[in-house]
Formats: sequence, C-alpha cells, structure tokens
Amino acid sequence: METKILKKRSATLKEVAERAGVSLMTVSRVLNNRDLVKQDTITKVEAAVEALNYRPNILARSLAGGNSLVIGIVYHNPSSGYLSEILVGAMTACRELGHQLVLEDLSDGGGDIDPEVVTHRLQKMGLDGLLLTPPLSANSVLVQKLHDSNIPTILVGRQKTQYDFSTVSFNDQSAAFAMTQYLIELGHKDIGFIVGSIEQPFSGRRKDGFLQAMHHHNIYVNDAFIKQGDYTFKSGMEQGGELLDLENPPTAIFASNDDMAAGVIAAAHSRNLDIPNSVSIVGFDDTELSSAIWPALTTVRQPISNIAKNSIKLLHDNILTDIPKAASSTIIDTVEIIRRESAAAIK
Amino acid sequence: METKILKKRSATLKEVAERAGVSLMTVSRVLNNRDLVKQDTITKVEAAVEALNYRPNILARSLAGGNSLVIGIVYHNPSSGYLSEILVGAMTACRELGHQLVLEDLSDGGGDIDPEVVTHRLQKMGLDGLLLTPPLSANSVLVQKLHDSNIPTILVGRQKTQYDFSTVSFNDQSAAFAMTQYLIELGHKDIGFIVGSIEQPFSGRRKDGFLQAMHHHNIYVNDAFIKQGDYTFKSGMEQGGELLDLENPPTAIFASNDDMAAGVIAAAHSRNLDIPNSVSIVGFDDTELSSAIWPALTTVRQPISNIAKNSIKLLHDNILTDIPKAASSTIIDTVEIIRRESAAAIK
DNA sequence: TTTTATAATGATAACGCTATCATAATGTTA
DNA sequence: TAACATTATGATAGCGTTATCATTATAAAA
Repeated sequence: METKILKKRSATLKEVAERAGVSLMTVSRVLNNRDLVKQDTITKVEAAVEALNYRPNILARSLAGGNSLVIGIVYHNPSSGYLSEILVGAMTACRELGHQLVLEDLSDGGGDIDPEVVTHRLQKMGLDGLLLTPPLSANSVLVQKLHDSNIPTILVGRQKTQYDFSTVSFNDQSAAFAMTQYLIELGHKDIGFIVGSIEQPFSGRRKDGFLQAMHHHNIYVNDAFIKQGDYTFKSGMEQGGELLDLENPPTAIFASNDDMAAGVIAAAHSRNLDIPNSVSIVGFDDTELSSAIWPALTTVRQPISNIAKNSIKLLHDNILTDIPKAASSTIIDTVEIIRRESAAAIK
Repeated sequence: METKILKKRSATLKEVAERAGVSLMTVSRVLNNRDLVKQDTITKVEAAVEALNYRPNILARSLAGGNSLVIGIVYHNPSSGYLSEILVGAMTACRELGHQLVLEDLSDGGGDIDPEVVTHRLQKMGLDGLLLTPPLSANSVLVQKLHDSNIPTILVGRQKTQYDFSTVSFNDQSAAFAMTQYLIELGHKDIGFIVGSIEQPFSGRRKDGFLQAMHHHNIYVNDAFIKQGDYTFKSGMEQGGELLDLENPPTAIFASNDDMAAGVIAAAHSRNLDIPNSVSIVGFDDTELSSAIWPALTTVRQPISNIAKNSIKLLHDNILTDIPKAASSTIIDTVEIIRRESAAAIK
C-alpha cells in the first residue's frame, strides 16, 4: 500500500484575522496581551481561533520577537533518571519561552574532562546560555573558564553562587531532615547514616539535615553510626554491613542515596535480617532501583524536572530582562517522602 | 554584585556576505548546496564564516524553508533509561532536521489510558507527526484511533506495520541470539531462559532468538529450563530460584531483562552460589541496575537513541518527501554485548 | 568569431509572526 | 460641545533565512 502523507498547512494569524473580521495585529494581541483588547473582540477572535484550530507558529514567533535563546545543557555521566527529568523539565520550559535546547554530552569512558577544551568547544557553538549540571557544576576550574569565556551559565545543584553565575539547587538538607524526622516518628532513635562522596556539595547538606533533625529531637548521635560511603552499591553493602555487625546495631539506617541503600539491604539480607522489622532502611533520590528491589525502598524524591524548569526561566530572565540582576541562589524545597516497604515503626 | 547579561547578537548571513564580498544567497548556497558554488568563492565564504563565528539561525532557516515539523513524542511510564535515550536521540535528529519536539506524557497512577481521549488531545495540539513508544505502540485501539485522526505516526518498538504506519524497532531476536551464542561459546549447554510478559511483542522475539541459537548449535533445549516471568525483579527471583533448585540446574541463566536477571542474582546469592563460577547469569537492556549490583551484570544493549533518531528521520522523509512511500519496517540491529562479571566460562 | 549551453551569482519575495508607530473610536473634563 | 486624554485597532517594517527567478560569467559548439 502506498501512501503519500503531506504536512497539512495549519492556519495562520492572517486567516484567523480574516475570519474574525479584524486585523492581524488584533489577533496577535488577543494571543499575547489580551488586556489591550475589547472583550467583544476577544470573543470574536477566540471563536475564529477555535474554529480554525489555530496554533501559533513558534518559529515565527521567536524569530519576530527576537528573543529566542539557544541554551546548552551540559552533562557528564548523569544517571538516566536525572538526565530524563532534566530534559523533560528543560524542554517544557523552553517550549513555553520559545528557546532552543542543545545537548552537550561530555560523558566519556572514565577520563577526566579538560575545562579548557570544553569551554572552547562550547564557545564555538554560539550558545546564548548554559545549564551546567552536577558534577560539572562543582568543577571550579570549568566554572571559572566558562566565566572567562562570557557565557551566561546557571550552576545546577550548587547553592553558592560563583562569579556572577546564579545557582538552582535542591534543598537536600531539609529533605534529609524530613526523612530523619520520619524515622524518628516511627520510633527510631538509633539511626545509622551513610554519607556520600565528600566532593559533592550536597553530600554534606544531606548529612547536616540528618544531624539537625537528630539534635532537634534531642537524640544523641553515636559517632559509630555515621559511616562514609561513595554513593555506590558496594560501599552501601560494606558500610551497612559494618553497622549491622555492631554489638548494638542501629534500628534504622539512612543511606545518602538509593544505590547505597540497596547495598545496605543486600547486607541485611545476607545476615538474614528481616526488613523492615529487624532494621529499617531508607534511601535518597527515588531512582528506579528503589522500586525494583525487594523490599521496595522508602526514599525521598527530588523535583529535578522543576529544578531544570527554574534554571531555564532564570537564564531567560537574566539574559532577556534588562533589569540588572544580582547572581541569585534558588533553592527548591519541595520535599516528597516516598513511603514504601523498607521502613517501619519500631516494635 | 550586579551584572547585566545581554544576549549578544550573533552574525547573520548578510554580514558574512558583506565580509566575503558576495551576495547573501551565495553564502546560503555554500552552507547548503556547496556544489553550485565555485571553489574560490567557497573558500572566501568559509573564511568569513570562521572569522565571524557565524552560526545559522535555525528558526529563520526552518521558517523560510517551510518544512519544519512539530513532532510529538508520546510515552507512558517509560523507564528513565529508555526515556532519556529516546529524548537525546530525538532531540539530536530534530536539531539537525529543524523540527520541534513536543513531549506528551501519558503516564498516570496506574489507570489505563483512554485511546479516544488521548487521540482527541493529540489532534487538538496540531502536531505534524508522532512517535508512539512502547507500550503504547502495542495498543491497537490507540493506533487505530490515531490512524483515523490522520496524524502521521511511527510505531516505535513494533515490527509489524499497521495501516500505513511505519515501524522502527530493535532486532531483539538477533540480540538474544548473540547473547545465547556468547554463553554457548563460554561452554554452557544447560542454559535456562526466563521469558518476559507476553503482551510485549519483543518478549517473543527474545525467546525466539534464544531458541534459534540453541538449535543452531544443536543443543537440546530442556523445557524445564524455560520459565515465564513478567520483567520484574520479583519474578526473576522466583523463577530463577526454581531453576536453581532443580536437581540438575542450568549452568547459565539468561533473563529477558536486567530486572529479572538481578532477581536471579539475588536468588543465587540467597542459595550461597558463587556467581559466575557456579552459575552464569545474564540480562538484557543494559539498564543502570546492571552495573549497580554485584556482580555487575553481563547484558546486551539496545541502541535506543539510534532508534529514536531513525524514527524522526523516517517521519521526516514520509511527510516532507513527495515520493509516495509504502509503510516500512526498520529493524535496527546493532547488537552490543556488554561483558561484565556475571558470566564466565564453564569449568 | 558568434552563438548557445551551462555554471555561477544576484535580487527579491516569501515564511508567520511581533514591534512600532499611526490612526480611529471612545470617554472625560471644562 | 470643544478640547483633550485614553482606549482600541490598524498599517507597515522587520526578524534571518530559503525559494524562485533573473542575470552575468564561463565554457562548448558552430
């Protein structure tokens, strides 16, 4: 069977205008600043828009408006959960604002990135702005080079601004606080905590949130209950194992990410411990792993897609608004604890 | 510190033309159909392009060209690995071809989607084409409604065309064949296989690939070694456990996806079996899980991002080329076996 | 040579929208 | 009711490209 599909030309402003019996600009106004138009006219125009199933042509709009940005999203070995959410959020925001997205994948086979080379490459791409995601946003040499090269950038996942770059990040601290509080409310006092890699700024924030919650509830924090991991399953299994092997082990273990929590679960399994009745185990990030394993992991979810949206909007404002702006630090703190089966009230 | 960042206007064709001392159209030709231009001129123009660091304005190009499509990507509870790769692939292709991407997330809290409602919604969006990803592409009611509504669509992950819709899929069969062959080359003959949910068309393809490889090497396939799973960790753990508990268990187990393979690994662990020395376990998909667990999973990787690229290109050709086209079925068969630690040669 | 075909370049009008300034309709004040 | 302010609408010129047709340089044929 042979078919000839053809792009069906969609209605234009002009056609809508003719049908509504007004000028093209009036239709444009109805679509953009409707407060400049009389109610009667709005109604007529909307009827025409509806009748023709008119959709504005974003290309033409952005071109004519002259304020369309080309924004690069730069990433390096992100987890797919992180990447997909960033992309979804960024694409959504870009579509609304009429910007274009360019992906710049710096992932490699384990080698380090060269800030000099990367910056040069980005510069040649003629981008109007950049979203630098972790761990790149924590690479101060790269950040400095980007600053020197004059590309407006948002540092995603950092809280401290650098040069005139704004940051957008998650409130890891309050999320860790909330999760710890949740465990405390379940009756746990002896809570183990596995810290993530210290290079990541958010590792410290998560730990701080944990400590603050404990102090807030006047619970003594046993130093032996705090272990250093590196965000891998293996480190979770090892450090979790050590916690579980203590003479008086904690009744709950809070790992700084899901991979490590899964490792702790594996360690508990191999010791024939019942989860969550003998020990509660919770993670952080709500990755897919958390619902893939058994028992499914109680964890806390970051609104990554929102962070991306906010970053795009910030870039938009910074570049397109002529009001001078100070470098800002936006902290998104929608904390969502996902209660699954790996944590329960103490007996 | 207050800073005023401003979008720096980038060079236009006109400026390049002036600098090169030629007309604007000549520059455009150099950028597009360079075979119409004299070599001398090309050189001059390229120098100017380089000097001004000129980047074509995609918006203007697409608008003037009049062949920019708005393509919707429709998905329903995809794994993040799948989604991120689809997005990366689709975005890359769209950028090259000057198309726009619109995301349509049909994911929900477990409820079923209503083909009627979905189709209506998509129709109102004024999309020029659609990428329908699994499991939606296997929903024949939805496919039929989309066909009725006249939106050009590519069915991703299916091999049989339906109506005049083309498909783009992965060659699961040859991938499963290759993986089975790999196990056979390692000396395994008693190989267990865990099938995935039968609703998914690719489940059968993977099983077929396994069987074909066994037959190809004249190895008897023990019916008791073939188990039915449902792509979950839990089913892998259960079915894998049953295989391992057989009087003469298989020396290798091939699960139809990584989640199930991870389940098999858990089952082996709980029986104190050494992986891979007592039993080799392999998966399918190369999800993040496969490198998160221990031992890291030997698995096979789908070029999802490529599939997305191809789908976009196909849509492009189908809609924009006026050569009548038959509905086609593209099967991408780049098979990549990722060798990690969960499979070894038999002793 | 002169003619004719061909290769190379240029001029101009779209593409569908917004910005900007001009004009018409309405309301307000003296 | 004249004079002015205000609100509502329209006309026109871009935005940065490509399409299309016209023109000029160059090569081939007569």
